Amino acid sequence: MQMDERKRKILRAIVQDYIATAEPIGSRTIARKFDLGVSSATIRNEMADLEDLGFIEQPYTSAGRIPSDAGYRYFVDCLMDPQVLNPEDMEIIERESTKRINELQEVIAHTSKLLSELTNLTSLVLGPHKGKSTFGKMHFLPYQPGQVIMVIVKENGVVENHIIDVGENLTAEELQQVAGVFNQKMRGYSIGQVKRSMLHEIYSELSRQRLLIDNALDMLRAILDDNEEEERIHLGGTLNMLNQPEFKDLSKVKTLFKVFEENESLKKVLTPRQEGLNVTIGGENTLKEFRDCSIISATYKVNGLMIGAVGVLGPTRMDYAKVIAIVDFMTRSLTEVLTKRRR
Amino acid sequence: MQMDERKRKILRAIVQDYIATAEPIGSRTIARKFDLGVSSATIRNEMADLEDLGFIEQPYTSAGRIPSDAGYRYFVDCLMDPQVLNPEDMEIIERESTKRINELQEVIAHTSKLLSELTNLTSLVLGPHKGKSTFGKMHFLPYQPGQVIMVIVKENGVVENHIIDVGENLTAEELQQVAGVFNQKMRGYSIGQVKRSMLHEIYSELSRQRLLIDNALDMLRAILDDNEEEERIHLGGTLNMLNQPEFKDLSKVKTLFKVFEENESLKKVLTPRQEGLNVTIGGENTLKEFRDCSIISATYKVNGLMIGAVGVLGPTRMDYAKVIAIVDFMTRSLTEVLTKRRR
DNA sequence: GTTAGCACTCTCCGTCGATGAGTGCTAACA
DNA sequence: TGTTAGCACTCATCGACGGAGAGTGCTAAC
Repeated sequence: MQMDERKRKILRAIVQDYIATAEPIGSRTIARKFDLGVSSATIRNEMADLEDLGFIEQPYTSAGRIPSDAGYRYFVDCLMDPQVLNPEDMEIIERESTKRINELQEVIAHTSKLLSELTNLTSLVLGPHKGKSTFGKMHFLPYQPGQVIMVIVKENGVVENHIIDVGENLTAEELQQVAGVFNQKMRGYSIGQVKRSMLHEIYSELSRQRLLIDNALDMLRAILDDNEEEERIHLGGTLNMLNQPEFKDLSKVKTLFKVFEENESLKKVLTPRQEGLNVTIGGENTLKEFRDCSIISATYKVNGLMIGAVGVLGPTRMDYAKVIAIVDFMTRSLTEVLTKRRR
Repeated sequence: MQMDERKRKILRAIVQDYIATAEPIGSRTIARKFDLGVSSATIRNEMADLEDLGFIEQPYTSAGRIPSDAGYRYFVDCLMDPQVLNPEDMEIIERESTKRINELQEVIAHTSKLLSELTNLTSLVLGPHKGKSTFGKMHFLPYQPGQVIMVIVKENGVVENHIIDVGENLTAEELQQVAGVFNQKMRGYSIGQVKRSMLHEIYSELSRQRLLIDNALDMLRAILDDNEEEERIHLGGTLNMLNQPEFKDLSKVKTLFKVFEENESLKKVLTPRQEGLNVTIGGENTLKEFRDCSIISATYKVNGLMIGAVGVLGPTRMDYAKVIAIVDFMTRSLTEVLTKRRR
């Protein structure tokens, strides 16, 4: 059996109506609502075919039909009119993105909030993933008696500062000497690559500043090693899920929110298969808790480099055309903002 | 009418049973479950009195009784056996708090998680509130051509770094000079207190480094001014609420979670009336969304100074004795950890 | 003051039937 | 051959009904 134009029209009608109403739709209603020029009986026959093709299904005998995952997929790939974002939303995004925001972390939080507000769905934003970072440069600054500020510049350009204890009696020259030795020996190495011999050298060159060195190394280990933390995913509008009729069942809400709490799965879900826009529908999801959901995600870039992704999670029954337009525009805008602002 | 010993015993039985089962309890069941040495009829009479006194109420005619807010209050104030935290939980808290955690922010997140896990309720942790911060000291460090790292030490001891643009051609001496002028003029001032005359002086002393100064001031403004952000409240175990039978109604969940999303109200709720432990029961809550909830909170200190609070939110029907023991022990432990570690 | 007994009240839960939306099938029609 | 009208059938939803069970308040006896 083949899809012909009439079948496509009917499938489109079913998907669109179900997206709008969340109710199963029957042949009679289609004939009434959509002007297809044929009677309900004809539509009934076509619907039986569409069901055989796997594009629609019945929740139970003699209820209306609803789109299956395959039906949504066909709709997204072949039937949907690509939609241009409506001007109001476009303006909102542009206005919001011109606000000056300093930290990348804040940009992400802000994006997430905006996205969930525009879509009335849950938004996911994945920040840049850092990977193992390597040591670039170190400075010491005076702080309090017995303590100094250690400023670490990593080779990826990230700067961090931490306060560490030193022996009470170190002079500025001594500090500079320690920094000098570190900078000379360790530049370009991650903490995992630091070898015994290297430490040995550092120790022997700087026998007096044992405490300082130990603390500095401790700190370096913490900074360079567990950058896992930073790669946090940001969620927005989780509550919007509660407004979807498909989640009026509390147990569903529970399993869904459970997933929201553990970042690991979310990261995996959002990590893009490929650059650009991705649509994952229902059962296509690897995560079984999301089998009733669809995810529309897209990657964003900084200076041409893909560094993260933003996405929207909603019930499979979502307004694909609109959400795709929003996510698409959003990532473009984000890319632009970040590229302009970042150094 | 007065409370006598028997009434107290009965009220205690009602509260304890209801805390455990979440079911209204009748006179017969009390007589069977608790060995009070009187018949159900007697208990019935006493229960009528307790209802007149406002300590218990009936959900509807001829259901059992449940404690009213006043009943819980009386229970907490007069009937409850103060409970020592059970050794396992105590050990968990002590073990967890010896883990080395660097940032205060992480300590808070960690505390929140632990607290919600131990109580199976929702935890709230309020970090130190910063107030307007004042400028302490500034350093510049070389970074890239045309950019330097500006390290700001605030007078409250917080250190931050930011990258700022400078004219391409500034020498180390010039940078030091700029820092020197800032340090001299601005120490102890918040950004709001910086007067025109002061800026004028800075500009006239350092006419050449206009760009650097402008950018540095911009950054200072951002750093010193909007510290509102930092005072974030941390929530843990919000999902636990879904397990409480009183929240099997989705609309209740919605209004509750709505509140969780807006920090402002939560801050107000958790901001302690007084030092030490606080129990707020049901309608005593200022927030109407929490009128079915109780909050047990306690303040913690650093070096003798009260800086924040941790709390637990649950349905009014909660195990007050146990939760109070946990919150109490937790804040003590937290105070100890922070006092030991902080400088 | 305490207790046993009893009539009464109210929720909860399962059953039942009416209703209505929707289907599949058949036969008639163009 | 494709389209349509008609019809019997299915199934979820909803309100009504009634029995079961838990609990109460009141009265009278101890």
